[in-house]
Amino acid sequence: MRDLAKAVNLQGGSLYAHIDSKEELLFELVNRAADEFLASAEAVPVDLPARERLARLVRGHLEVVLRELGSATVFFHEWKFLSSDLQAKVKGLRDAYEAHWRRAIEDGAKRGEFQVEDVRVATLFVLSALNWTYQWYHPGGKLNLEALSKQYSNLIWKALEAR
Amino acid sequence: MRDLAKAVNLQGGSLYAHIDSKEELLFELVNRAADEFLASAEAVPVDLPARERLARLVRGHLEVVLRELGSATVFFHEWKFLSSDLQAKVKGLRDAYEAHWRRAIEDGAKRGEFQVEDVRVATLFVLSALNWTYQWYHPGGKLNLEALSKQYSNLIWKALEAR
DNA sequence: CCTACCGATCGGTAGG
DNA sequence: CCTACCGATCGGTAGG
Repeated sequence: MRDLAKAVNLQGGSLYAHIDSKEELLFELVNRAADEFLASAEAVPVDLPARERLARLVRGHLEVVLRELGSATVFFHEWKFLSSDLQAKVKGLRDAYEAHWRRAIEDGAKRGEFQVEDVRVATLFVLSALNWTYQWYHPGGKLNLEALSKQYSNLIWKALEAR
Repeated sequence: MRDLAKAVNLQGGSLYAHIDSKEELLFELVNRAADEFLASAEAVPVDLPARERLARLVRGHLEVVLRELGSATVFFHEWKFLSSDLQAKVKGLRDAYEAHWRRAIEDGAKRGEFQVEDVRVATLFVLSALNWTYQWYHPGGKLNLEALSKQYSNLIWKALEAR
């Protein structure tokens, strides 16, 4: 908390003129991150061909992760340390977000574009690959958002496609 | 450290009769985990067909993650807090491990079994999907190591295969 | 928003 | 391996 105070040019305790507790601050950050993921998925029209819909979800997800690498790291690592009722709120957003992905894959399967053994496992597989990006991505390298989204979309299309 | 001491029926400070520092203990755990991943990859023959080779890498990786969910979590989250020279040792093992995956995918591409735009990105994609498993897997559910390995291998085969 | 402080806990140690 | 302790740091607060 002292480091955070220093980062905004305040004395140690002065942060508490603005917030009630460390946990409130953590929740604010985590909740905001979860919200951005959800908003990016809600912006994707559901009547697109499944391939295009998935490509937009992929790009939205990676955009949030790459734009907020620091927040994403805190989000992924620290949400488990919230009290159980704050955790539940975050879980609600996360579940709503995952549902967008599950429905996109399900719809693709119904349309005959995709074919998967288990929609839940396929959804977890795809989201796992995307989430982990925060661990290895270095901004400013030659692999930008465009290039990464395109390659990941391709790999995911192939993994899910009906043959 | 007091919690750890209690867990092995010692008083707070008595742990230090066995270890030198908290960091040494963390390194021990992280290094061991990295070693187990590497050992599981080294056990896979390199002269198998690429598909089979990859399936064994997948199963080995998931076996380590599922068998040591707790250690895997600490490994993935906490290795960044080691001093830079201990970090470097862990990075060495991790790089050697990733090289096994990269070579397996490269060889598959050379044999014509696989076709990928960028081997590095494809390797990161696959390892990302596998690593994240520690976040959602619940032991004792209906999805056991066998079933998960099979489904993940299938998704990965499809993502990488030449068409 | 600062000064000055609180009790609790941290990693670790001396001496037995 | 325990007892008893160290200085540093933690999240947070009272009073201005």
